[in-house]
Amino acid sequence: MKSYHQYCSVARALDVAGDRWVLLIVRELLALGPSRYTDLRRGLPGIATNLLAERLKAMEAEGLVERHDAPPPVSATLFRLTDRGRELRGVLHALTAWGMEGMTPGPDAQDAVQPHWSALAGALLLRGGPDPGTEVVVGIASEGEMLHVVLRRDADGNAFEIRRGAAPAADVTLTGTSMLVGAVLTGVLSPAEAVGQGLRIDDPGQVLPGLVGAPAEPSA
Amino acid sequence: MKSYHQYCSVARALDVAGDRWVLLIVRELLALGPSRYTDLRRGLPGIATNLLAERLKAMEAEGLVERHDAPPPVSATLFRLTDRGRELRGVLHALTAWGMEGMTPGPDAQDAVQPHWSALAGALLLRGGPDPGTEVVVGIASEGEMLHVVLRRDADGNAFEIRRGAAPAADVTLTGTSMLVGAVLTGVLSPAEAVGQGLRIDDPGQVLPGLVGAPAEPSA
DNA sequence: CCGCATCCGGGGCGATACTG
DNA sequence: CAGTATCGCCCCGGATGCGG
Repeated sequence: MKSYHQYCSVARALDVAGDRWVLLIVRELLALGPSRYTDLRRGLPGIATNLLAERLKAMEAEGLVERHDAPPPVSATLFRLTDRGRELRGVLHALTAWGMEGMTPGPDAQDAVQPHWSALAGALLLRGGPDPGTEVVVGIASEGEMLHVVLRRDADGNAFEIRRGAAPAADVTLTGTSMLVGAVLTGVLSPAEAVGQGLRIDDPGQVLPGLVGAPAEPSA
Repeated sequence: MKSYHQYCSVARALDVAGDRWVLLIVRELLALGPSRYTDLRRGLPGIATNLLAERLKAMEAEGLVERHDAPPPVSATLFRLTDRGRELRGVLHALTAWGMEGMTPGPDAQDAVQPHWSALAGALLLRGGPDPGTEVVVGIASEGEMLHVVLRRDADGNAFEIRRGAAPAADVTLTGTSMLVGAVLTGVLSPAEAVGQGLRIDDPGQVLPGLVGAPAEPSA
């Protein structure tokens, strides 16, 4: 799209990241890390293939993403966020929080549903988090798909990685609709409420309450 | 624009607020409060008049803005943010922070420059803030225009109001280009550096350092 | 004047088909 | 697997008109 031609921080940001699909491409790369073109298409249902190619080129020119070849034996081109692109996490965080309001009615008939979107929302909005120095793995089985989220304590907040596939060793496993998984991870529903609505929680170590509860801050 | 049809919090947010101009309209209303159609046009150079009308209608339907008649004697329709619209402040904050990176080169030849954009960026990114219970008024004379920012301590962070026109009683006055005003308010430049580059600061009470410096937090 | 509605040209977007 | 090519359509941008 065209520039707004306004010397304003918001307008400049939107000049770069305001085009259609761009922030959703960032969402995919932020959630799943370096991804192949085809994987991006999977996570962006509805995008036209020429648009994805064009956006990736534009984002590369803007310094948001970079392409590099995957190490052998799997020869493939991967797209990953640059540091500058990863700094859009704050924007994604704010959009995620604001958009949660409209999620409670559940998906429309036309809506695509992919669990890693809920996982990302959960990772970004998590009220608590793992204890410093430790790692928590959340397994998710949803929409006939499996993935796992590795949560870690970082210098500024929580770091996370979301991977497709089953977790080698999950501390807690959530089984149910993407809507329920998202609701409990983002704190919209308490674990008990979510279970009441059909979510299955396998949490032998009782780590989930510490993740979705209020952070244990010493102040106040 | 069309919906993404993805059951994802980010996509849902962009379905509502992702259309071109929408977040800039929110910027205007967040910065200057309830505004008339014509005032919005002033703050949104480049927008087509039919688009502004259409967007306002759509945003009203989405519950972001509401229209109401100004009290007599000045008969005019005012547009203002709803609570839901005002909650987009977090998104604007994140976009402002991210977009600051591209501001240092200064405005292009084609760029419109309006000081209240810098004032908003400053109000959102202010590192410090007024002491609790007090109010600070920052006068700004920039681009041949005058405005003032009233800063107040709020429950969660800083509250602010930006008004066009000179301040009745400014605690500190900044005179210079919008770029320099913005840079010092957002912490990109220290007051001393900004003065070195041509900004004039009238600050008899020495309140500016407390505004743009690190907040006086008891921790650490 | 203020708050739009209408008309028109160009281009970005969305879908499909096709290729190295 | 990773795109390019092509083609409508509709949205955006700019100008103008017009009622209150």
